[in-house]
Amino acid sequence: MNKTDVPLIKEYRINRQKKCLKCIYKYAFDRDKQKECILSLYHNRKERSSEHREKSIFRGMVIPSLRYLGLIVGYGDSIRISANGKLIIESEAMNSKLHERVLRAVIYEVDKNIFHFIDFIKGLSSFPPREIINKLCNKISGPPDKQKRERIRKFLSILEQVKLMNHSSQKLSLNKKKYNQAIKDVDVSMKNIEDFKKCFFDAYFEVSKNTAGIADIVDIREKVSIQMLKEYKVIVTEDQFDELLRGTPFETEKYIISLGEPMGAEEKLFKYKGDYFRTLYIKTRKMGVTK
DNA sequence: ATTGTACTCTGGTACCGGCT
DNA sequence: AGCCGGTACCAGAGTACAAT
Repeated sequence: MNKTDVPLIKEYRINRQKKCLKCIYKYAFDRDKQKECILSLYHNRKERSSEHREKSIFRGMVIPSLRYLGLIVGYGDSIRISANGKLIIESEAMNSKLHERVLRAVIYEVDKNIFHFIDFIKGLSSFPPREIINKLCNKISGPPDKQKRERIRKFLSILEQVKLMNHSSQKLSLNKKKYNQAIKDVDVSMKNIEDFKKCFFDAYFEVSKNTAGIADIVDIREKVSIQMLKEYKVIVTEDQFDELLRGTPFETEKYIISLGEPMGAEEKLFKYKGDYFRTLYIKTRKMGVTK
């Protein structure tokens, strides 16, 4: 089994993450306001110079944590909430059960893409946390042991906070029920393709309205996931969006979808047949587009 | 020079098993 | 049961350095 490297999610408390995310959302593209809003969540104990707080809390802690979790995109002045981040914030205002499922789905995918803890833990029965940490410690490479353990602890805590894992009577174990639910929630074969297509075309036409038909896929993702959530109460994360889009025919007698390549290094590109794309263009062949 | 990441350090708490 | 020392945890603060 090849060893992987895992990042440190320094701000690992989900409630705090959500508050920070709201700051990012509220003040999109305004770095100073975002910073001010986030720093206000951390009560200064000994009135450190604000420069230091900026460095260690905002820049050194909150931003990297949210980025690793895929909840924000962009750098510098263009930091903003991602579709997954928005899914979390929007669902919170809707219904707590749905919100919990969204959190689990998003975190489950972070684990699937980066940490790979769940697959490992799935095979084990319940263990004291320390044993699990030791086992995981051998699985990952990179920094000194102490650091590795800290990283493992923090992500395990996140898994626990979203209830993918149980922590009872000194033992850690996978929460099978919630886990199975998460699997279902991220399974694209459970989604209604027609609903997705309708959302997709609606989002495309809205996003490309003023841009000569060219739409950023990042923007469509966001619109579609929020639309699916609000209208159909269905969870479509960014990963799922991509999978659903890949499963959609790109050429029919009604329309042709073509993809545009990125100009530089960019985040959250859409992977299609081995290449990465940033924009999308739809040419319709007949009057209107049916769903 | 600014921004982002990796890592270390710190002073305080919480929790542990063993000893008397 | 009460204390004792060790270890882990906590919430940042700070530093070094890489990337752009």
